[in-house]
Amino acid sequence: MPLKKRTPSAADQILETLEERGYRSTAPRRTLAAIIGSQQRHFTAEALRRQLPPAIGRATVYRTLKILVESGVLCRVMLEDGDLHYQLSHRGHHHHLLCVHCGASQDLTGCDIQDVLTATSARHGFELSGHWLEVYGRCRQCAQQTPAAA
Amino acid sequence: MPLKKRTPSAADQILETLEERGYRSTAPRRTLAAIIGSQQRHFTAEALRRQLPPAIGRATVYRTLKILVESGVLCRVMLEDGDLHYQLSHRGHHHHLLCVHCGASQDLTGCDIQDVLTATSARHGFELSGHWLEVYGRCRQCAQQTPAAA
DNA sequence: CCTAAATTGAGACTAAATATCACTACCTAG
DNA sequence: CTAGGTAGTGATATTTAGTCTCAATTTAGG
Repeated sequence: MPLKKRTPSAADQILETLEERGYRSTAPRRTLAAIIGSQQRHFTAEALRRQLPPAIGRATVYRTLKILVESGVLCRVMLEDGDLHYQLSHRGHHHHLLCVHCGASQDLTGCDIQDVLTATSARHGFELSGHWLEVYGRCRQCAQQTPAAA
Repeated sequence: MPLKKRTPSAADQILETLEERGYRSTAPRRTLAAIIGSQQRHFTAEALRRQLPPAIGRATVYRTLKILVESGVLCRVMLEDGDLHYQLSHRGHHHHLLCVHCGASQDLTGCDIQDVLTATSARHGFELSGHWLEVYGRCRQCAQQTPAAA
């Protein structure tokens, strides 16, 4: 893989992925990519839509989000209250550490849950096919700002 | 803890919990408790409502479900497709093995995920406060009936 | 440039859940 | 055993989140 000139923006990377997958480059998708690339936090479909020019239809937003999740660009995050959010995905299968205070999220790496689960499931006679894990807590910063809040 | 006379039905236990918490015993709640106690699988709010006499209003169903979750009688289960279901809760904090084939669910016990997560989170500077885990797969029966289906 | 095929967006529609509020039934103090 | 304050109820309207349809538009490629 040859080096890219400059660090490509998140938006560029999104568009690139779409093209690789045979999707056309359209004006709405470019706008979407720019806005999604600028998100600092996980977001809902509707929150995203509110940041978009109203000319972009609801259907397009949802369609594009679906494509992006399928393409691995975005991943879905389930908040504690059951709200479904999206955020840029950096890896394949991974989990999130979600700060319930500021909304920041970190990828959870170096976690071999899969092994634990496979073993435990087997004990129950279960044939594991997948799992969904979200971890909630407070990030370093928030923990320091409000020590022992609970 | 003194032995109860007879094994109290699930419905009775539900009503008992509500009374302990200061909720009144009303006709709609008795009906709800009976139907919920008779569920063999996890269920959605709407599926539950369909089994109820139409005289019981939507609001009552949702209100009661919320109370029951808060009281620890029910727990919420997130299906792979994002559907929120409910089921009787037998323990405190626990997870579910959900059979994607027949819909059965087992409580996942003997799983010390908590420890793994605490350690891993700490490495990220996170102060863990909770997590949500659902495990999908096929139960013993379904795995035998359709071997190596994937 | 031309054209087939992909994409779009308005808007109708669905489903799940919440909010409102007048009414009802529970339960206890008298 | 009755009265009456309050918790609870349910009809209905509303919100939220998302899907579907389809005519019109845009794109990519020759």
